[in-house]
Amino acid sequence: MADSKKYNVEVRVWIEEAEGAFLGIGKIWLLENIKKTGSITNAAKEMKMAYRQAWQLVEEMNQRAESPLVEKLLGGKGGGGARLTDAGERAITIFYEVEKRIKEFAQKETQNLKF
Amino acid sequence: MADSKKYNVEVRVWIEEAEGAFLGIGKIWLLENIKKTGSITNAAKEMKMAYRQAWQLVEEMNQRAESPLVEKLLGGKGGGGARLTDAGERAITIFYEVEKRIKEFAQKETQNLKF
DNA sequence: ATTCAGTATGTTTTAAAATGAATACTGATG
DNA sequence: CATCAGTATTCATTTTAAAACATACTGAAT
Repeated sequence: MADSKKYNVEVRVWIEEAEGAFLGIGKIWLLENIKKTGSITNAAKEMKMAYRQAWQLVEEMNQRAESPLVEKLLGGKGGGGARLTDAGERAITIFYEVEKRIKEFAQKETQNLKF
Repeated sequence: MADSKKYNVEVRVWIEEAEGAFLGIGKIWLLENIKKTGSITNAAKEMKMAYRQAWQLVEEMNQRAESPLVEKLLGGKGGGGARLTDAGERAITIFYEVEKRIKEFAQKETQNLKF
């Protein structure tokens, strides 16, 4: 006899640091888009997010990381831009690894929920 | 050489059903307070949440569960009240079990994060 | 020294969500 | 059959967060 409704577990993962939330999926998407587009402005457009907001997220990340995740280039040809540091690249990789392991575990451990 | 900053993983767990989010820690707290106080009104006060909001959460839960988690008593002595059904009691237990296992796994699997 | 596109920052608008207030309903009990 | 406290529901108000707007600032290139 099958249950009439299906339930499954969802999991949201993020990294905390002393001052609070440091890195979640939203900031990861932003990092990816900065990498892809070469600037905060274009990354923000891509994500349909206000530049101001994107810029603030970058500030937060950079200040809370041991070393900045995003390098910002001011002025010059093309007005400048932004690109990921090695730490930024690593952050993406690490985050997805951690997230994947936790989500897989969550699925595996929670079959046949009933409410 | 110790790292200058400590990072750790945080995890938010909730149960989804076809129509969307079904049961997270907020609704669990509400269930616990209904159990403790015997009414939605008093549970809401306890949590400093508007009665309206608490009532809506209860409705949502009851409709999305296979059988209601909260039994509401209308009128009568004391005006009525609300209490958990067996399904409601079980929901609390199951949720915390699932949450605990996932959080423990998350901690265990993520020592020494560096950013 | 002017241009140019992106960064940096403050201010204002808008939109969404939560709250609060108000009102009717319910039914056991005296 | 009036009372009473909690449920049920609508509507106006407040709070909050997000987005939009506006305006300097930067520095390589021409």
